[in-house]
Amino acid sequence: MKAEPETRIVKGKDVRFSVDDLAAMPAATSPWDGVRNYEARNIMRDRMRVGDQILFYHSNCKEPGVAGIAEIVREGYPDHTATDPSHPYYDAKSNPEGPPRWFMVDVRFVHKLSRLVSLKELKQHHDGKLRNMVLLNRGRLSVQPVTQEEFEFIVALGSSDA
DNA sequence: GCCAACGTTGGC
DNA sequence: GCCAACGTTGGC
Repeated sequence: MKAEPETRIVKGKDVRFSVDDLAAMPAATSPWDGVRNYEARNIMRDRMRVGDQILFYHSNCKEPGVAGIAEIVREGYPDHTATDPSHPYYDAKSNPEGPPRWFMVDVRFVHKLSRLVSLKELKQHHDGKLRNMVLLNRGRLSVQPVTQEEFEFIVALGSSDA
Protein backbone atom coordinates (compact mmCIF):
# COMPACT_ATOMS: atom_id res chain seq x y z
CA MET A 1 0.00 0.00 0.00
CA LYS A 2 1.43 3.34 -1.06
CA ALA A 3 1.33 6.57 0.88
CA GLU A 4 3.12 9.86 0.49
CA PRO A 5 5.45 10.57 3.41
CA GLU A 6 6.25 14.15 2.49
CA THR A 7 4.08 17.20 2.93
CA ARG A 8 1.63 17.75 0.12
CA ILE A 9 -1.20 20.23 0.40
CA VAL A 10 -4.56 19.30 -1.11
CA LYS A 11 -7.47 21.69 -0.63
CA GLY A 12 -5.53 23.43 2.10
CA LYS A 13 -4.76 20.28 4.03
CA ASP A 14 -1.61 18.23 4.32
CA VAL A 15 -2.23 14.70 3.04
CA ARG A 16 1.19 13.41 4.03
CA PHE A 17 1.12 9.95 5.62
CA SER A 18 4.29 8.07 6.48
CA VAL A 19 4.88 4.85 8.38
CA ASP A 20 5.92 7.05 11.32
CA ASP A 21 2.64 8.93 11.07
CA LEU A 22 0.78 5.62 11.28
CA ALA A 23 2.83 4.58 14.32
CA ALA A 24 1.92 7.87 16.00
CA MET A 25 -1.84 7.43 15.55
CA PRO A 26 -4.00 6.37 18.50
CA ALA A 27 -3.62 2.58 18.81
CA ALA A 28 -1.19 2.96 15.90
CA THR A 29 -4.24 2.44 13.72
CA SER A 30 -5.70 4.42 10.84
CA PRO A 31 -8.24 4.13 8.06
CA TRP A 32 -6.58 3.88 4.65
CA ASP A 33 -8.74 6.50 3.03
CA GLY A 34 -8.54 8.39 -0.21
CA VAL A 35 -8.06 5.52 -2.65
CA ARG A 36 -9.83 6.58 -5.84
CA ASN A 37 -8.95 3.84 -8.26
CA TYR A 38 -11.34 0.97 -8.91
CA GLU A 39 -8.79 -1.80 -9.04
CA ALA A 40 -7.18 -0.65 -5.81
CA ARG A 41 -10.61 -0.31 -4.26
CA ASN A 42 -11.56 -3.85 -5.24
CA ILE A 43 -8.49 -5.22 -3.50
CA MET A 44 -9.41 -3.43 -0.27
CA ARG A 45 -13.09 -4.26 -0.53
CA ASP A 46 -12.84 -7.88 -1.61
CA ARG A 47 -9.46 -9.38 -0.85
CA MET A 48 -7.94 -7.98 2.33
CA ARG A 49 -8.66 -9.91 5.51
CA VAL A 50 -8.11 -9.09 9.15
CA GLY A 51 -4.62 -10.24 10.06
CA ASP A 52 -3.19 -9.84 6.57
CA GLN A 53 0.07 -7.96 6.58
CA ILE A 54 0.91 -5.22 4.11
CA LEU A 55 4.09 -3.55 2.93
CA PHE A 56 3.96 0.18 3.68
CA TYR A 57 5.45 1.90 0.64
CA HIS A 58 6.57 5.51 0.53
CA SER A 59 5.85 7.10 -2.85
CA ASN A 60 6.19 10.48 -4.51
CA CYS A 61 9.07 11.40 -2.24
CA LYS A 62 12.82 11.80 -2.13
CA GLU A 63 13.52 8.13 -1.48
CA PRO A 64 10.65 5.90 -2.59
CA GLY A 65 10.58 2.38 -1.20
CA VAL A 66 9.21 -0.04 1.36
CA ALA A 67 9.49 1.48 4.82
CA GLY A 68 7.57 -0.84 7.11
CA ILE A 69 4.86 -3.38 7.78
CA ALA A 70 1.28 -2.93 8.90
CA GLU A 71 -1.67 -5.25 9.25
CA ILE A 72 -5.35 -5.16 8.41
CA VAL A 73 -7.50 -4.73 11.50
CA ARG A 74 -10.79 -3.89 9.79
CA GLU A 75 -11.99 -5.19 6.45
CA GLY A 76 -13.41 -3.09 3.64
CA TYR A 77 -16.05 -0.51 4.51
CA PRO A 78 -17.27 2.68 2.82
CA ASP A 79 -14.79 5.56 2.63
CA HIS A 80 -16.84 8.42 4.05
CA THR A 81 -14.23 10.99 3.05
CA ALA A 82 -15.57 10.63 -0.51
CA THR A 83 -18.85 12.30 0.44
CA ASP A 84 -17.41 15.02 2.67
CA PRO A 85 -17.06 18.19 0.56
CA SER A 86 -14.55 19.67 2.99
CA HIS A 87 -12.24 16.69 2.78
CA PRO A 88 -9.16 16.66 0.49
CA TYR A 89 -10.33 13.34 -0.97
CA TYR A 90 -13.91 14.45 -1.64
CA ASP A 91 -15.35 12.89 -4.78
CA ALA A 92 -18.13 14.99 -6.28
CA LYS A 93 -19.49 11.97 -8.11
CA SER A 94 -20.04 9.98 -4.94
CA ASN A 95 -23.67 10.16 -3.92
CA PRO A 96 -24.13 10.06 -0.13
CA GLU A 97 -27.60 8.57 -0.63
CA GLY A 98 -26.54 5.90 -3.08
CA PRO A 99 -24.38 2.80 -2.75
CA PRO A 100 -20.82 3.65 -1.74
CA ARG A 101 -18.36 4.00 -4.57
CA TRP A 102 -15.14 3.98 -2.55
CA PHE A 103 -13.96 1.70 0.22
CA MET A 104 -11.18 1.63 2.75
CA VAL A 105 -9.68 -0.70 5.36
CA ASP A 106 -8.14 0.03 8.74
CA VAL A 107 -4.47 -0.76 9.18
CA ARG A 108 -2.35 -1.00 12.31
CA PHE A 109 1.38 -0.36 12.49
CA VAL A 110 3.43 -3.53 13.00
CA HIS A 111 7.02 -2.35 12.64
CA LYS A 112 9.40 -0.41 10.51
CA LEU A 113 12.03 -2.24 8.55
CA SER A 114 15.53 -1.79 9.97
CA ARG A 115 16.27 0.15 6.84
CA LEU A 116 14.24 1.41 3.93
CA VAL A 117 14.25 -0.94 0.95
CA SER A 118 14.37 1.56 -1.86
CA LEU A 119 12.69 1.23 -5.21
CA LYS A 120 16.17 1.34 -6.67
CA GLU A 121 17.12 -1.73 -4.67
CA LEU A 122 13.89 -3.53 -5.53
CA LYS A 123 14.67 -2.96 -9.21
CA GLN A 124 17.97 -4.77 -8.77
CA HIS A 125 15.92 -7.94 -8.23
CA HIS A 126 13.62 -7.39 -11.17
CA ASP A 127 15.25 -10.25 -13.06
CA GLY A 128 15.22 -12.47 -10.00
CA LYS A 129 12.96 -12.89 -7.03
CA LEU A 130 10.87 -9.85 -7.90
CA ARG A 131 10.39 -10.76 -11.55
CA ASN A 132 6.60 -10.73 -11.31
CA MET A 133 6.15 -8.01 -8.74
CA VAL A 134 3.27 -5.72 -9.67
CA LEU A 135 5.10 -2.69 -8.30
CA LEU A 136 7.90 -3.15 -10.82
CA ASN A 137 5.87 -4.35 -13.77
CA ARG A 138 2.96 -2.01 -13.50
CA GLY A 139 3.66 0.79 -11.01
CA ARG A 140 0.93 3.37 -10.66
CA LEU A 141 -1.50 1.45 -8.49
CA SER A 142 -1.72 2.56 -4.89
CA VAL A 143 -2.94 -0.75 -3.50
CA GLN A 144 -1.62 -3.85 -5.14
CA PRO A 145 -1.09 -7.56 -4.48
CA VAL A 146 2.20 -8.94 -3.18
CA THR A 147 2.96 -12.66 -3.08
CA GLN A 148 4.06 -14.37 0.12
CA GLU A 149 7.49 -14.93 -1.45
CA GLU A 150 7.89 -11.31 -2.49
CA PHE A 151 6.76 -10.15 0.93
CA GLU A 152 9.25 -12.35 2.78
CA PHE A 153 12.06 -11.48 0.41
CA ILE A 154 11.58 -7.74 0.87
CA VAL A 155 11.20 -8.02 4.65
CA ALA A 156 14.44 -10.02 4.74
CA LEU A 157 16.20 -7.30 2.75
CA GLY A 158 14.93 -4.67 5.13
CA SER A 159 16.02 -6.67 8.16
CA SER A 160 19.64 -6.97 7.08
CA ASP A 161 22.40 -4.45 6.58
CA ALA A 162 22.51 -2.85 3.16
C1' DG B 1 9.26 20.62 -13.12
C1' DC B 2 9.11 17.12 -16.74
C1' DC B 3 6.87 13.57 -18.79
C1' DA B 4 5.74 8.48 -19.61
C1' DA B 5 2.33 5.38 -18.41
C1' DC B 6 -2.12 4.60 -17.96
C1' DG B 7 -6.86 5.32 -16.05
C1' DT B 8 -11.20 8.01 -16.96
C1' DT B 9 -14.47 10.72 -19.55
C1' DG B 10 -17.57 11.62 -22.96
C1' DG B 11 -18.81 12.44 -27.92
C1' DC B 12 -20.10 9.79 -31.58
C1' DG C 1 -18.24 0.16 -27.88
C1' DC C 2 -14.48 2.97 -29.84
C1' DC C 3 -11.10 6.09 -29.04
C1' DA C 4 -9.29 10.95 -28.62
C1' DA C 5 -8.73 14.14 -25.12
C1' DC C 6 -7.75 14.82 -20.69
C1' DG C 7 -6.24 14.03 -15.85
C1' DT C 8 -3.35 11.64 -12.43
C1' DT C 9 0.51 9.06 -10.64
C1' DG C 10 4.89 8.98 -9.38
C1' DG C 11 9.87 8.32 -10.67
C1' DC C 12 13.46 11.06 -11.99
